[in-house]
Amino acid sequence: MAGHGERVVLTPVTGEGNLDLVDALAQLSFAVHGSLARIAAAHDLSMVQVRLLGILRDRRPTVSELARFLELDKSSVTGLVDRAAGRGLVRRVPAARDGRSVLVVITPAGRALVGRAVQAFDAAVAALAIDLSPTERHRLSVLASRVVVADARRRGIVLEGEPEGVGVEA
Amino acid sequence: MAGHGERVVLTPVTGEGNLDLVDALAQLSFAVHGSLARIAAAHDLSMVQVRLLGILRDRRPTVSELARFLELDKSSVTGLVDRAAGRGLVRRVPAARDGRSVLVVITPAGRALVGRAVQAFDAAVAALAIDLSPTERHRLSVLASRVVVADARRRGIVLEGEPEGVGVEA
DNA sequence: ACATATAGTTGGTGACCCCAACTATATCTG
DNA sequence: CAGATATAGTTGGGGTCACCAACTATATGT
Repeated sequence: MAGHGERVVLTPVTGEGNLDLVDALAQLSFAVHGSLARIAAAHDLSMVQVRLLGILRDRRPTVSELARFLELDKSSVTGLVDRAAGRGLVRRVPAARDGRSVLVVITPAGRALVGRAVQAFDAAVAALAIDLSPTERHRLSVLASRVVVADARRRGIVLEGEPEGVGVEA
Repeated sequence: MAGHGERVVLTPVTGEGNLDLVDALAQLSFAVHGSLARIAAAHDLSMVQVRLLGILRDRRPTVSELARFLELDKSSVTGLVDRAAGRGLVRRVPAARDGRSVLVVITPAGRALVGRAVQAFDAAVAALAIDLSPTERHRLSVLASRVVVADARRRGIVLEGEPEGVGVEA
């Protein structure tokens, strides 16, 4: 596999021809990621902070759970939460069930901030695809979804709400 | 635009339905980016280091040019090059034309290392799309290319081979 | 020549990441 | 129940990476 020459374009896009799959995906990833990072920064947040707050919007996990979600060391999460808490974006709440655990909870301020950031994210990503026709956009989202879902499954990330087996079916 | 609810999936993928465009692209970006970062790490490199070496594979830019390519502050590039040079991956060469400039040059060791990393990148990204049919893969790369190229143009990144004044034109 | 622009480095600060070590609480044994 | 173990979270130490402001040195414009 991946036999093509070996020349992932790590440098900025120069021409306009079609990139091969690997290059195209790598580039697309950079474009999206960069776009999101810029927006996060504009909201005085890092990507991780946004991810953290994004998770907290509808969850109230422990530090360990956050570490798993974010694929970070627990100590990294401690620092992350420290800084966010210092800015009043999250709060630590002792867990009732387990005396060792701490629940991380988003504050109204945090919720408001991440809400704004996510809104801008939406706009930015949508803007990226502004040149595609509705049909193409749909096609792109379907293909991207396929890749993402397959990858998620492959990596065994399942989370809650086990859905029945529709989806990829292949 | 981007009026949809506002729910970029920042948390891991759970279900398997089709994500909307924004979510799909954001997720895809995370998947690719994460994959690349893991591989870089496996080669004892950071993403930036790989990008740096990737650029140096067929260029010999000054620090300032690197700063523009990488969208970093010049001082950041100094540090980056310092560390890479410390590991023998790059070398600083005084520029002949301009007494102030320094050319950054990749070493054989650096070339070998980035070569291996890029090869692994290729394999990893290709693996991501393993579930797509050849037709779908092609379609995806075409669409992704379109987005990437349009974005690059929009942001006015041109590099060498100065194209006439098309661009944003606004 | 004199001012100004540009190239690069340095120093300081901070976010973020990891690992190893440590405290405290749970849990699993005998 | 005691004692060993496991788990939750924090702390401390160290490294990368990023920025900004200040500084040196070389170029360039008038």
